[in-house]
Amino acid sequence: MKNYSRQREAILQALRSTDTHPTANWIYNKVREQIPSISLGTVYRNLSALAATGEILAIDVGDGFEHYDGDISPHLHLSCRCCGNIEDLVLESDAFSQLASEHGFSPETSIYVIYGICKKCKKQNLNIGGN
Amino acid sequence: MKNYSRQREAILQALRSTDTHPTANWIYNKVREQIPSISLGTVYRNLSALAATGEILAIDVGDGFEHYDGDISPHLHLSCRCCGNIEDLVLESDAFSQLASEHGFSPETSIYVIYGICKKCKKQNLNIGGN
DNA sequence: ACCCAAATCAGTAATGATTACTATTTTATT
DNA sequence: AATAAAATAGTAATCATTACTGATTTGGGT
Repeated sequence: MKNYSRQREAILQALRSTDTHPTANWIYNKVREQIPSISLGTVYRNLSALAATGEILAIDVGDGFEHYDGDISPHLHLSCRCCGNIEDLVLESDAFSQLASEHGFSPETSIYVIYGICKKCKKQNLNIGGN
Repeated sequence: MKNYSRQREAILQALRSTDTHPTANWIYNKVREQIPSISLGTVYRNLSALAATGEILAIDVGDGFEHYDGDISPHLHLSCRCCGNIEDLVLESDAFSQLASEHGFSPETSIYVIYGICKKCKKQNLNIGGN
């Protein structure tokens, strides 16, 4: 399961170079610094391929863009409805996957998204209509 | 926070009449049995409005369609990569939201999706490349 | 090193779920 | 009933993503 093409390597590196959860277009622009001739289609195709093999994670937070995550360990995504930032929170153990297993489901990947207001926005009282 | 229009009521009822996680188009066809003249745009607009107020849940499993859920209690969505079905699993307590709280994040909604193979597909050995 | 078949590429066109728009109808209030 | 605000049906536009095509690159066998 080696990554053959220079383009795929660059895409994977670009994704792993950040702790944000970039979109295909962000990665496209990032990789273009290194390979100016790369095509957006190539980025999409490789991201899909990498997600299919489980090397990366495709995570959808409902903003109309597919986001990608180089960290495939089960963790929480805290999505702020105010600033749009997605924060990671490491899990000691994935109790939910274990629960799913006990109910006959065979888990492969988990995507946990909690929507709300992040600490920073809360502090600035930027929360809209919230508690 | 009353639901004024007949269309919005019908949309909400259609969504609550099923334990599946339908798409906007499914709901559109369902409501058309009752209100044949309803517009797809109306369905989208009301689903967005209902999701914004938290009366329903918009859940994205990465198949290119937005899915909606009338059950807003925190629960697991077990998404089978084989048959595409989304199964619910009730949670006794939402430990993950509590964990997020402890880290300064103010949770409002949680969407937990576990991808894998469901019991039925597993039994039929329909799992592709799986364990 | 060279050849060849398979895989991947860049570039562009097509797709299709969702959103925006507009003129009309419905609703709530006085 | 009159008025203003909100919601509707129908249609057109948007735009992230996918499909397609001919050119290029890759890796294994000789």
